[in-house]
Amino acid sequence: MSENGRIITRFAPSPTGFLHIGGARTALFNFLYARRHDGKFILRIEDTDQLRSTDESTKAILDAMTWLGLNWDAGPFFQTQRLEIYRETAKKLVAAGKAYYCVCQPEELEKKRKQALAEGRKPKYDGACRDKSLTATPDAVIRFRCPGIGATVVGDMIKGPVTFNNEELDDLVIMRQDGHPTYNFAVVVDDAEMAITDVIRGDDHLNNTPRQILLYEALGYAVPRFAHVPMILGADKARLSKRHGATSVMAYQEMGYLPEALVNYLVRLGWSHGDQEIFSLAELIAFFDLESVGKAPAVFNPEKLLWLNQHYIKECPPEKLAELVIPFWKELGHEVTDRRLAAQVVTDLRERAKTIKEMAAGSAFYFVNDVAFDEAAVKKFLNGDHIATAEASGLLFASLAEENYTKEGIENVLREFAVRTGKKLKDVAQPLRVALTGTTVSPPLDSVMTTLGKQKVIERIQKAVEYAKRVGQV
RNA sequence: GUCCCCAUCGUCUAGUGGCCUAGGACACGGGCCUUUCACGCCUGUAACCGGGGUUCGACUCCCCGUGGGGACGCCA
Repeated sequence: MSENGRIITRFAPSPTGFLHIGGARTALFNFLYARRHDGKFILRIEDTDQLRSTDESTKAILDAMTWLGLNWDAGPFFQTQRLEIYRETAKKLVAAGKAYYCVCQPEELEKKRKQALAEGRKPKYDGACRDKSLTATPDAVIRFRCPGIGATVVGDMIKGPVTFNNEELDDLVIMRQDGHPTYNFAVVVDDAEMAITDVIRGDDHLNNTPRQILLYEALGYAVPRFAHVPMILGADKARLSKRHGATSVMAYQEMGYLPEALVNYLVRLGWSHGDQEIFSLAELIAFFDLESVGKAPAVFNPEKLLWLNQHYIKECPPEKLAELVIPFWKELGHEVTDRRLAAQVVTDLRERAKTIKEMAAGSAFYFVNDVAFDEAAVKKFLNGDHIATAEASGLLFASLAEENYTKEGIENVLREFAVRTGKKLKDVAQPLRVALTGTTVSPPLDSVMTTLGKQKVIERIQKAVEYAKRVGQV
C-alpha cells in the first residue's frame, strides 16, 4: 500500500465550523512535512457527525486552506462517502470476535458515567453486553473489544515513548446506531486505507492513540508514525477560543493580514530553527522537521503576528500589494481602477501600515474629491500664520515647472521656503500636510504630492485655505 | 476523581553536562535619524517553578512536589 516508502500525511478536519488557528497550524505542519520529504499531503473531511457537519463549513475550511497556500495533493475525501468500507470492516471485526454488538442505552450509560465521576472513579464502559453474543439489531452499536491487559506504547515523534496501561481503556463504540462510524474507528480505517505514514495532529488526540493502535493491530494494519503537537493557548493559558479574539483563519484575511505572515507566525508557534524568525515558504520546506517541534503548549501572541504582517507588507511588491488593498478601498467607498496609481499609493504607505486594512484607511485621502478635515489638525495647523504659509507655498508649487515637480524638486522648494521665511521645515510641512490629507499623519509630503499630482495639490491647498477662512481660523 | 502530556525573560523560543556572565525575536523603556506618523539603527529592563539526588561539574540526566494543559462521548 505504501508507495515505496514515500511519506504521506493528511489533514483531517471535521466540518463543524471555520478553520481555526490551531487547525491551520496542524495542517501547515502536515503540509510542510510532506513537502519536505517530497511526499504527499492528503485532505480528508471527517463528516461522520451527522448533526454538526455542514457543507458551509467544508467550503470555509477549503477556502482557508487555499488562502494560506496549503495545497493538498489528493482529496478532499469525505468519510460519509466511504460508509460501506467502515461497515464492512466493522463486521469483519465482529466476525473475528474482536468486536460485538451492544444495546446499552445512551441515557443509561450517561447515568453510569456521571455516577462513576461522582464517586471518583474513571468512567469506563462496564462491558454489560460484552459476552452476550448479540446479533445486529436496528438499535445496536458495535463496540471494539479491548484486551484489558498489558500495555500499549505510543512511540511519539514529539513526546517520545508514552506508555498506556490497557486496563485504562474500555470497549469503545466503533459503529453508531445510525450506521456511521465513530471518530476513533473511521480515522484508523482511513489512515490505513490511505496509507498515511505519519499522523501529525494536536496532542488532545494523544489519549486516543493507544486505542487506535489496538484497532490497527486488530485489523492487521501497519501502525503509522505519530506526532502529537502541543495545543495553542490564549493569553490566560487556557485553550485558545473565541473569547481570546479572532480564531478563524479567514478573520485574519478580513482584518488585513497576509497569508505569508500567518503561516510564518504559525510555524514558529511550537517550531523553531535556531534564531531565525523570518522564513520563506521555500525555507520552511527545506528546514521543517519534527525534532525541532517543542513539547510545551504555546500562547498565541497577536502582537508578534502583527509585527510579521508589517514585515511582509514591507516586503510585498507594490503591484501585488495594490491588488490586495483594492477590495479594502472598495469597502471604504473608493472604487480604484488605476493600477499604476494604486501601486504608487501603496508604495507611499508600505512602511507605515501594519495591516492592509490600516493601509486602506491611511490612504483613503488620495481618492477623495474633498479632503475630510480633522478638526484638531485644522485648529492647530491651519490658522493665522500657518495658513499664509500654506497659501504661499502653494503658489510656489504652482509655478514649479512640470519637469521639476519631483520628490527632489518639491523637497527643495520646501526647504528653500523654510530658509527664506526663517521657519522650521516642520512649520512649513504640517500646514501643508493638513491641507493635502486632512490630518497630521501621512506619508512624507514629497511622496504625497508626487502621487497626488500637481493639479490636485494646488486645488487642495486652495480649498483648504478657503475652508480655514470659512470656519474662522483667520 | 483517574489517566496522559508539559514546565527557560510578560510572550514565542535557542540551549541536548562544562561554550551560559543563559542567546535571538515580539512587546516595553531610553537614544539616534527625521517634514508628521512610521521604517531603520543603537541601547536598556527582563527568565532556567521548588526540593532532593546523580556528577568533578547541572538550564541540561533521575525522583518527588507544585503549577498549567489535555483526555475520560453513539464529538472530532
